[in-house]
This record gives sequence, structure tokens and C-alpha cells, in this order.
Amino acid sequence: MPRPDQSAKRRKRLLPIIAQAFAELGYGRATTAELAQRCKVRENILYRLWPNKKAMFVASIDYVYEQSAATWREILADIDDSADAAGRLLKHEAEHHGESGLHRIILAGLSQTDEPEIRDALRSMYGRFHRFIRAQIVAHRKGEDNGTLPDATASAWAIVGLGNLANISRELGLLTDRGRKRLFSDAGRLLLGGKSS
Amino acid sequence: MPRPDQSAKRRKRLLPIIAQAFAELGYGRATTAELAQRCKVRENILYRLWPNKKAMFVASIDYVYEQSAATWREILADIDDSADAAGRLLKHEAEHHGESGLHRIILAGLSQTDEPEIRDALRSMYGRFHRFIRAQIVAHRKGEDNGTLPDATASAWAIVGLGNLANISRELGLLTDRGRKRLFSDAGRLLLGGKSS
DNA sequence: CCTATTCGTAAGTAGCCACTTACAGTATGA
DNA sequence: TCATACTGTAAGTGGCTACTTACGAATAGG
Repeated sequence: MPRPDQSAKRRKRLLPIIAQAFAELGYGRATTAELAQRCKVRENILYRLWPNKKAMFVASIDYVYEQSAATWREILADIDDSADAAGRLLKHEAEHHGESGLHRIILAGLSQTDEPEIRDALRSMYGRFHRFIRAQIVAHRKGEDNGTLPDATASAWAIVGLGNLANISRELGLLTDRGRKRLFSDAGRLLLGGKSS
Repeated sequence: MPRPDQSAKRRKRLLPIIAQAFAELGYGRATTAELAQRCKVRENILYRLWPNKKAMFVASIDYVYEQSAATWREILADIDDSADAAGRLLKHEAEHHGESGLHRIILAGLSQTDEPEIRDALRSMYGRFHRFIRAQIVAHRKGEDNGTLPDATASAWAIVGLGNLANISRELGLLTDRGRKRLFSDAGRLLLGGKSS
């Protein structure tokens, strides 16, 4: 048998470059020629790794979640006393949300939702973000009364909405850094509820 | 002097059709050929009314705000006793948010922010939404203590975020109608603060 | 060594799309 | 009536882009 297939490793190596390109350029302007150039390969090599451009984009969407989740897991690991984990995550987002620039992939994807694969990838990504945040909220509120608070599901979606708006804000220059911080810390805290105060 | 120029009237007549097309198809798939066909004219006629496709899109973005604002003004006019105006608007959004489908134009625009004209149009649009909502919040909270609430600016951005998430949710099928209602009524109310309770 | 498969390079192609040009018809105001 | 703009029809066109084909070179196992 001849040479072993290195495709999987190579996909893994090139994906960050491709995701970065989609983030910087959007879907349309990230042409396959440009992607290839950034990867320092020819176009047909990309087509040997993914069936088409859409698939490269879907892989990039998944990559966005993986990156965020990895960061969050690190933070949670650092504070295994689990004291106010949700608050720590909120604080982290208040200060570093959107720094990588990868979030622009999501905005690019939202204009391609007529492609079922892309829509599915986005739905799955939002779902994973929501579940993660919801779990944090539930843990945070454990055994408190939560008088007039929205339930954990609604609160989690609202916080996802905060993150989304922060992304758009970064894109359009709507908020200052301070404004974004206050958005996360004040509105975020309010939605979180529980033992904050 | 020969025939008078009807361009302005015509732009006004065609804009809803064009906006609808952008909303349904997104920026890329709304080709100028398609736009012309829907308007029942030839392409070059569109090019006599707008300098290029980008300008047609920018006009459509403005149209989105105008439509929402018109609806809201109607609601406010119906209840000139000004009793809980903000609450009424929230309730309306909880039930009818995104029904027109026009919001998809915004999602389409967010992937074209490398075009300065489009970015400016979006920024202006978000700014107008924010000012409108902020004014409602300020009026709503007038003369209350608002202990740990975010200030009106942050709250207004958070509510803009709710609307945004509701749009995305409609696009991807993240929330049921009931879920969206709870998002607006529970999280929205919480952020609104003041005499709700 | 042989051979099956991967890897790299180069060129090409079919289709689409924003935008243009050319020209004939038509309504207006002086 | 007549010149001057506006209005409509028709047919391009140049450029770009996703994706393909062809082919030789390298590399592994048997």
C-alpha cells in the first residue's frame, strides 16, 4: 500500500487560516483563490480536503464555537472552587469579548442561511452556546428564590443576545469599550440573578 | 422644457419591492436582474434611479427602520394617555416581532460591512433604534429609584440585543413563538425596570 | 523494484452578474 | 410645432469565481 493519507491532519492545520479569512473577508469576498493563497497551496488542494466552499465555511463555524468553549473551559478550570463561575465568565466576556475577530464568521453566516448546511451549522452553534450558558445560570442560581427573574432558558437566550449585540457593536462601532463592559456587567448580572447583588 | 422628472416618485414606489427582494434573497442572491424582474422593469431603469446596487441596498436598510418606527408611532398614538407606553411596545414586539420579514435585510447587511456606505447605514439604523428605545425607558422609569438596574443606555442596548436575537431565532428556528414571547416579556420587562412588577 | 496512491503545479472553463450602450418612442413646455 | 428631455426595449460585455482536468513527481508498502 502506498503513501498514507494525511488529509485529516492537514484539514486541522489549515482550518484556522481559512476561518480567519472568512472572518476578515466575509463569505463572498473570501474567494477560493484567496483562501488557497493564504494557505499557501493551490485551489484544487483545498478541494481535495473539502468538497466545496460551503463545507469549508461550515467547518469554520464549528471552529468558532470550539475556540470560545476552549477559552471558557480554561477559565472554569482555573477556579475549580466553582465560586461564582458564571460571574467570572461574564467578567471575562466584558473585557475580551470578540477580541479574536472570529465572531465575524457568524455575521457572515447569517446572510447565507438559505443554504441548509450553513443554517444547520449556525443553529447547532447557537444551541451549544445556549446550553453552555444555561447550565452556568442554573448552577449559579441553585437554591435561591429568584422572585421575578426570567427562567434560565430565557435568561440564557437574553445573554446570548448580549453577546450577539456586542459582536455587531464591534463591527459597526456602536459602543465604546466601556459601554460594552457595562453592558455585560450590568445587564448580564441582572439577567444572571441569584447570589449576585 | 420637456417631461418632468418622476424619479423620486418612482423610487418610492419601487423601494418596497426591492427591500422585499433583499429580505427574501439576501444581498448576493438578490441580483440586479431579479430586482428588475420583480419591479417589472429592465435593469437599466433601476440604474437610472440609483447609481448602483449598493445604493439600492442602503435605501432598503433605511426603509426597515421607517417601517418599524411607523408601526411603533401608531401604537403610541393609540394610547396617548401614555400609560406604560414602553410596556405596550414590548408586548407588541413579543407578539409580532419580525412578522414582516424585513429584518432579514439587516442580517444581509451585516455581512457587507466592508462597504463603508452600508456600514454607515447600519450604524445609523441601530443608533435610531437605540435612541427610540432609550427614550421609552427613560420615560418609563421617571422618578423611580431603580436600585441595581443598568442605566437607560445599557438597558436599551440590551433590548436591542433581544430584538436582534429574536430575528436570528426566527431565521434559524431557535425559539418557538412562546419562547420568543417569554424572552420579550420576561427579560424585556426585567431590563425595562421602573413601575413594572 | 514495482505499483498504487497521494501530492504539487498549471491551466482552463462554464456560468454568472453588475453595469453599459444604443436607439426608438413619447410627453412636455415654449 | 418643435426641440428637449424622459421612458422603454434590447442586447451586450468585461471581469470574476467556484470548481475541474491533466499530468508529472514523490513516497510508501509488498
